[in-house]
Amino acid sequence: MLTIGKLGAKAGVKVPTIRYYEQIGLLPEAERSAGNQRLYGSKALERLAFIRHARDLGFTLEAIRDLLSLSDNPDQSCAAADAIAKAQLLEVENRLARLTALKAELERMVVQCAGGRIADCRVIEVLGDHSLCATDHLHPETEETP
Amino acid sequence: MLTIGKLGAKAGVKVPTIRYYEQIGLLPEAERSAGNQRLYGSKALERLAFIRHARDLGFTLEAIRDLLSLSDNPDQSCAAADAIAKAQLLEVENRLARLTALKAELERMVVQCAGGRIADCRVIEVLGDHSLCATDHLHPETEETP
DNA sequence: CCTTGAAGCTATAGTTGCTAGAGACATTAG
DNA sequence: CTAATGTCTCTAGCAACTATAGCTTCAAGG
Ligand SMILES: [Zn+2]
Ligand SMILES: [Zn+2]
Ligand SMILES: [Zn+2]
Ligand SMILES: [Zn+2]
Repeated sequence: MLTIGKLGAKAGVKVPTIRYYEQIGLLPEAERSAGNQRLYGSKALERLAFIRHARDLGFTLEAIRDLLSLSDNPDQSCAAADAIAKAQLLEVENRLARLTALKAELERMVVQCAGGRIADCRVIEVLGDHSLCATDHLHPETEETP
Repeated sequence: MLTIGKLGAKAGVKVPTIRYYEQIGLLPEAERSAGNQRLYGSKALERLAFIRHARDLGFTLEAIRDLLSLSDNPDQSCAAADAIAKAQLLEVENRLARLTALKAELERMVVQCAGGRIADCRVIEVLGDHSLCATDHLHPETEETP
């Protein structure tokens, strides 16, 4: 049985984060020692590692909640899990496209500045006027399709 | 003179966001009409467009605050502004690298799943075990160097 | 056995960048 | 003039934690 500190160290998750996950129901309520301290077994470690890994891959806690409940009944079809992963892939691809445009625009800005006074600074100038940009680099929320 | 709604429409910023920017001191307190409604001139529009554009390029409000105060005295050197832009570029490059790794990993997961039961789902399996991943795709906060 | 320090407990508030709602006042179109 | 928008302030909420305060429990050393 692990204390919360040891569990956090093994899973690479900070202690308050573990308590937070329990609070929002992502982890079940832990067993308690005689002195009211949380105790965890290997199942909890696996579950926490799953959460941590999914977070590292950018899944939201809501998606992780669904993935966990799917993984809790292993005989069902995995179509729902695959759909969540595919949605996450799409999301990542969108952000990637956007970030790529941002990077190009920031590079242009930085390179074009000759480094004199603010009045002549290309960085300030471009920030004030999007028509000086080469790409669209739209804000994502601007392009919703309801 | 523009009302807050017109200003928002021209700058592509929602009305509550404008009030929020004023509240946190990013925009100066607006003039008021006889009936206590905010009124804006072209200077406010420029400033708001600057903020919006910088946000679209991923700058934080803190960075934008600094950029605005720099752009308010045009005779200074632009080194500080350029430094902020370069830092932002670095940040974007880091996120880009991370997202690229994520995308590769998600693609692997999705492609490898044959689509049967949860018990055999590659998505669930990989989420539970990072050693099945081909890349590191670390979480950024994990690699701090204090 | 006692003490000290680390680790754990709860509960609350703060972070970032907004967004949503309630309830009241202002403006404008018909 | 009335009805429909628009605007006002204030408060609370979102994700996903992080930090603080003030307490209790535990493990090790003397
Ligand atoms: Zn410059
Ligand atoms: Zn632009
Ligand atoms: Zn599958
Ligand atoms: Zn992995």
